[in-house]
Amino acid sequence: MESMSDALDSVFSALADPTRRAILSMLLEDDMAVTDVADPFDMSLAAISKHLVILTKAGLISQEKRGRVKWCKLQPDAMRSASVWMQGFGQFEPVNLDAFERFLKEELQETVDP
Amino acid sequence: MESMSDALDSVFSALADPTRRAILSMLLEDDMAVTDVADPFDMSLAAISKHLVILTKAGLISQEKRGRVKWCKLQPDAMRSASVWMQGFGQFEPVNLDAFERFLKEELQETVDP
DNA sequence: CGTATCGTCAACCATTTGGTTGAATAACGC
DNA sequence: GCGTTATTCAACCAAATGGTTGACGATACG
Repeated sequence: MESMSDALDSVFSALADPTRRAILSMLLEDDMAVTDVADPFDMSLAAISKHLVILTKAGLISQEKRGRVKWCKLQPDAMRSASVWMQGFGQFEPVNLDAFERFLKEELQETVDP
Repeated sequence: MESMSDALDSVFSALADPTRRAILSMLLEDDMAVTDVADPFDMSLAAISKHLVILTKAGLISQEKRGRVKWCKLQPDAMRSASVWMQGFGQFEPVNLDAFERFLKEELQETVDP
């Protein structure tokens, strides 16, 4: 069984990598096949496959195989415990979604198009 | 200059270690000297000192030297960007502070008293 | 002054991480 | 059936991480 602390470990360390954060941002749009996830990155498919395993183990995505294609789906609920943990350190401003979209776009640029 | 993505990298990877999360929880109570931070952990002072450097570089704490004692102070604002990033993936329930205190206590137990 | 305390530094070590390649497995399309 | 596409596996590698120890520089105390 996984302790609470282990869950925070795996979620925070999954989120600590810019490639993995970029993948999560992409999946915010829609579910994607592994190959399509890998496409914008300057990195082997095998490397992306490993990142997806890490995201899956952290519970941040799920993967379902249909035919020869494996679909990746965002599971944002896995962020809840981490989010709650952080919220305990302060009340952060209510989310400005417009600002957030600009933020995501910029981060995506930085990551896949350096 | 530090990009947004670098800031998220350093904050999330700082938070990915249970020892460092426990330190932050301790500092929620009050500012502390390095030696006192190190006290509950079964680990050398030098190791804790390194963790504190990582937390400082991430902006999550500040350190001020008065006399021969270096005081550590929580800087929860550094979590804001990371929190906002995560919030973008879903509206997580409003924080239940009682539950959060139980949560922290349990995590602290697991970490310093295994 | 001498000594004890606070904290960091430097060197070292084992393990983990993030990437690579090439081969292997599995499902499609002709 | 056969080539092609989708994905993972295995072996390997360099660099980063998290820890140790012992020496060291500063500050405080008696």
